[in-house]
Amino acid sequence: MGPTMHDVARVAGVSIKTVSNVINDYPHVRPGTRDRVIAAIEQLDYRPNLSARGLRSGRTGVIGLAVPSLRENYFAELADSVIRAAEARGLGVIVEQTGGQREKELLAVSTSRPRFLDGLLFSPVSLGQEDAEALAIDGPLVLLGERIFDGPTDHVTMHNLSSAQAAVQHLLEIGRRRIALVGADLNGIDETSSASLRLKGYLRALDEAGIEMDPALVRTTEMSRWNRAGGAAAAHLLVREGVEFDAVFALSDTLGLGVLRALGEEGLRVPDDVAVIGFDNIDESGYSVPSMTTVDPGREEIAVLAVDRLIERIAEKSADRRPPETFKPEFTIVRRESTGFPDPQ
Amino acid sequence: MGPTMHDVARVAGVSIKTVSNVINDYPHVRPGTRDRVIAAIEQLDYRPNLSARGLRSGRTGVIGLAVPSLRENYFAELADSVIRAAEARGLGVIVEQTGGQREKELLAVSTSRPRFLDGLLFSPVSLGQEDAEALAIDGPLVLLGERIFDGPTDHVTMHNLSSAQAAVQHLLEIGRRRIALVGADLNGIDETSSASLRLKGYLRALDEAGIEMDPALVRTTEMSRWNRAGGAAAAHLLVREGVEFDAVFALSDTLGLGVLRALGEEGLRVPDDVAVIGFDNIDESGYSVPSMTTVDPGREEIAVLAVDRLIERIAEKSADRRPPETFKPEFTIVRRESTGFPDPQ
DNA sequence: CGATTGGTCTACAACGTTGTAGAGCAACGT
DNA sequence: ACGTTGCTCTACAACGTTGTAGACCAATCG
Repeated sequence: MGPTMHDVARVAGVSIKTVSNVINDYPHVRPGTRDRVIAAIEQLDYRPNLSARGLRSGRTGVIGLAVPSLRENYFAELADSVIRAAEARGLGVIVEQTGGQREKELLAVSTSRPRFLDGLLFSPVSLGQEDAEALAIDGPLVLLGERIFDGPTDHVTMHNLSSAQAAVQHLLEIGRRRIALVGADLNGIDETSSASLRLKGYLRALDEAGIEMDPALVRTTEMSRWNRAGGAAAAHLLVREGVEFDAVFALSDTLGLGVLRALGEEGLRVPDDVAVIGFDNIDESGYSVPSMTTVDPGREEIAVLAVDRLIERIAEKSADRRPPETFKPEFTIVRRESTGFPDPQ
Repeated sequence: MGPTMHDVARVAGVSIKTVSNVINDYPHVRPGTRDRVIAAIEQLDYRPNLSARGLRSGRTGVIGLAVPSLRENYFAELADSVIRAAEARGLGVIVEQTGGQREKELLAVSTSRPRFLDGLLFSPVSLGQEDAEALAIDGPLVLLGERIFDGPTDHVTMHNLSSAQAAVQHLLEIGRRRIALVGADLNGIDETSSASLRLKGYLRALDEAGIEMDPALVRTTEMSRWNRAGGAAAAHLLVREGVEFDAVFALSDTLGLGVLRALGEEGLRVPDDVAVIGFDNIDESGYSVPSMTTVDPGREEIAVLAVDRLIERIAEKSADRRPPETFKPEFTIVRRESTGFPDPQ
């Protein structure tokens, strides 16, 4: 066990509280005293015990980040952004993986927080509107992307509908008319899921272009969630069923990368035979063959907004609670080879 | 602030210590008493304050994981494995990103640990043998992969040399003779780095096959660390310099994926013109076009071994410290399309 | 039957920190 | 000269938990 404030105080010849004051930048400490304390701290290599501080002050300086899985690139990159944003503000991040399972997601919000985390950033996948009240309890909570609840919680999400619409418009602009959608979720009638909103954007874009929706072009991904295998399977099916299509809107980049691979296996050229656009702008999409056009939902900004919002909520006195808010950064379409735009350089 | 043990004790009609005993499975508690306490805990939705427990017992139940970046797929997948292994053992994981920078790596080992983490899993990149003593201090520490120190620390690493040798042998077996290596690190004469060991494996395989090494085939990746851009740049250079080669051994999968992309751009077919093998077996390698043969260094096992080893070290009394050990799980070569093996299915 | 054992439970102190209250002192204004 | 102010610092208590010591009682043993 290392040195404590008592040790530092003894060496510096001051009271233990003065050491505390120096550490916490309490203004009324004479420069000389401060120097002596700092010298003692360095001499002893003193570092504060966060458990004790947490016990006394109620803050641990640690927040939680609950995501489905770090093996999904989007969430790995989101975690990267969140951790860097948090670190810049002096917070540590405990990462929890829910696997996208409802049970684990509920656990993450309740038990996971055994009076330890100052707050939680949570990216739910399986929870729906009906679980809104499960989120009402407990401390500071900010929900990230994916779904939208009407619950009493802050959201940092994305322009799911309008960006999906823009993605399809991009395909229309380059002359495609038979646009398949991969990754639809037709079981849940959950109006607020990313899948539903992006589907709605797809439909709206088609509608505005005067194109009728063909159910054969809207593909789900069965068991497999939004991963490469699901995208590949959906693309194979499209081809093997003989469905005519000249473009694919994949609801996530990993789906899109699976689609790219399957189209290659089927002997179709991208973008000549089929154009492909994804969603998320994960790093990988810039390096696939061909590189993939995608929707950048503003991940970095989502992370920063979310951390800042959480910090505000943590600092808030329970008295002057502001009403929950929703934030949506701007999205952009990143044009790459899979829709006929050569990479820069 | 939620209910405390005092509240539970009052409701259950016992002393606070009895509540503690129930929670910690102290054996000598009558079933009836135990039931009343458990009922009270559930009624109040009591959850222990980990700060207080940490203060009193010296354990927080949280370990640290310091990796270069979660944007590198290998480390995202490693983090996934570590977090799942830790969760199964009741530990939380705080993830820190060093960016591979020496300064931040040193910080991660020292300051990062302000008497809070029970232990640290650390995957160093920039630290070398000369920093071994910097790692001597502080609490339980287990080093992961990448580099090997002779310091007083446990290692869970991989068969860098022999697996690299096996990778090159695989290329030799399919008839390749002009085998390029991408990702060499020729600046540092650090004999213990992954790059050096894998280079040595490459050389040994060539030597055993009676092939002389051609310096033009051994490529560094300049500024960029082992990422796709570096692999792509190296492959472009190889082609444009007119170097003759029929295979590439990329020292990481991301490098290899960059190589795949660049070869495609240069109009070379994989594996017909050039066979490619990577290293790491990240998920992505199974889904590239073509899918990429690679070395699986046993990532999942590395994570489990490391967490278990750290837990042992945490439990250890400082008296009976066992000497540091090194663990290396078995590696395997995963054969895929980039060396002429069709994917299963 | 008295002494011993062992199971069950409690009171108390301590972990290292920070908030509160206030002491001591110099500088200032009247 | 004296009260007031404001800066600097200290003593003390408290955060919620667990280890230690021991009280109490029933069962067991000689």
